[in-house]
Amino acid sequence: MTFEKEIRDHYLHGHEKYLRHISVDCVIFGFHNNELKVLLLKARYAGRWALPGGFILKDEHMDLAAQRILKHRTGLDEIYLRQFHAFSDPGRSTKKINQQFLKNVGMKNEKSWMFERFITIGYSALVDFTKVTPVPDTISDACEWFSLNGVPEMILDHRYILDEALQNLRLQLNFHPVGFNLLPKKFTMPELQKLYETILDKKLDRRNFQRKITATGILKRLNETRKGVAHKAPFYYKFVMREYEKALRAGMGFDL
Amino acid sequence: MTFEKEIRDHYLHGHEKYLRHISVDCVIFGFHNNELKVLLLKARYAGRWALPGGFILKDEHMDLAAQRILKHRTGLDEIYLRQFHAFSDPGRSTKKINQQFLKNVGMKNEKSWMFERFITIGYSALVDFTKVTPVPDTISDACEWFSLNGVPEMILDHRYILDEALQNLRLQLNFHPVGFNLLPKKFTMPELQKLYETILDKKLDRRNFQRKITATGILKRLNETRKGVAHKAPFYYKFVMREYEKALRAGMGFDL
DNA sequence: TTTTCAATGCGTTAATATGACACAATGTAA
DNA sequence: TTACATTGTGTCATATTAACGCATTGAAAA
Repeated sequence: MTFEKEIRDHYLHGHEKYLRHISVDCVIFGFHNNELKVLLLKARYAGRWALPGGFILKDEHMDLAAQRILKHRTGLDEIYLRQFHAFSDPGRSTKKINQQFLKNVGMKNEKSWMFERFITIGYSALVDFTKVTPVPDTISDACEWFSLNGVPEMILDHRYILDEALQNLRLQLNFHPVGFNLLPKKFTMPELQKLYETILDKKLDRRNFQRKITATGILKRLNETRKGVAHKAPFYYKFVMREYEKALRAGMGFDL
Repeated sequence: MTFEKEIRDHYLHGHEKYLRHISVDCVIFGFHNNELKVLLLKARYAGRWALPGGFILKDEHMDLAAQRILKHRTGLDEIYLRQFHAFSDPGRSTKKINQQFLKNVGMKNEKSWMFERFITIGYSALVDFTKVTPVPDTISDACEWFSLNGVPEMILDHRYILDEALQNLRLQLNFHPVGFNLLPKKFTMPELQKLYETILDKKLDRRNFQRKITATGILKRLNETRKGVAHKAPFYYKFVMREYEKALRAGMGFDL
């Protein structure tokens, strides 16, 4: 099927496959070079950037839809993924955006479910940056990581959704150690601290940070240090899932 | 319009007015006699209890839809109301539930948007019990308050939604003073403490509780005491909205 | 009227957690 | 071999919290 035909089919018959009026948008966070990043798509139909999103199959759990979308974009499975808010402004519609695009794919004035109003459920994903190979889909020119202070203009309310996700992440970080999902399996204490400093946007005392984090018991120090740095080699740590879950149930609350 | 005709019309033409596949369900909490209560409807079509819910008008913000539903049930406006989760199990459908009911209103085997799968957005509402007069609607036999440990069997996943709302409320209470929304304008310190003890389900030290709560600065003590109790009369307090909002912005975090 | 008594308002103290900082140790590069 | 940036560990003053004491109050009982 050609690209044009595929798009036409999606616009004209997608509603036979997907639920109407509902979409899922993922804010995919990563951490690299001491910066928090988000993964964005450049949507062909708008010529602007957008959150990776999609629709829910008629017989699919929404969480699975989000997982599916994530898998397509990042190749990753089994990662931290969580809905954080539903966005329901009555004006949420791509009707105006894609007129020119539609002409290009041979759509005239046909009606389409895609022009209707959409309520979107925002999902927040935390991934290991080093494990991701961004994959654009058929209706996207590009798929790239952006630093949070270099985010381009985005379609619709996607910038707002992104900001809400970030705010939510900051809140979460105060009582769930979600930050680990953004790091590789092995990481050093300074790396973990940088992550927290970046997300919370404030400096933390190195020694007090270490004391508090280790006190939670969710870290295990490995008998291995990072080589190749021009100073004392830091230990690697790993994250002990079992203790983490125990801490979660007990209602961990650690201020930093 | 007769009741039967109204229902038929809703089943056959409701989708011209409302968004398909999406509903809103409200978990309305109140506090009375030292117990946390929820407001439930007895749905005629199921003969069982359900959360007060409804649908979203095609051009209506979802939050407004939730407000509208709440207003109908409680008569209240401008109360604490907040979405907390979207429930999206593919099996969420009332198709099986209401066969007998449909026969009674003269529906045979017509198709209806109401039989399709629904994703529902859960809203949590905190209201002043003393201000509410429960109002059943046309498709409900009754509208009543239930104590949390006396909740009857409910349709679909409504019990699960209720439990999630409660869990969410407990979390909220740890860093937002949302409890005030459950009390009358004037309340005593022991009342406030009972509220916290009930929701958090643990005993709190009376003196430490008072110290911490007053330290937040969101309370103002009135020059007025509760009369008619067989012991020392407690002071009334009121809740200072201005200070509350200031505390929220600053990121209040008070452990109890 | 007087006494009783449960509940309230206010205060004290010891244990614990937190923030701020000192210093020795380490591994690469000069 | 030395310099140096950075890490691991420890200390101490201060703030916060938990646990508890005691006098006060006002309706009910005597």
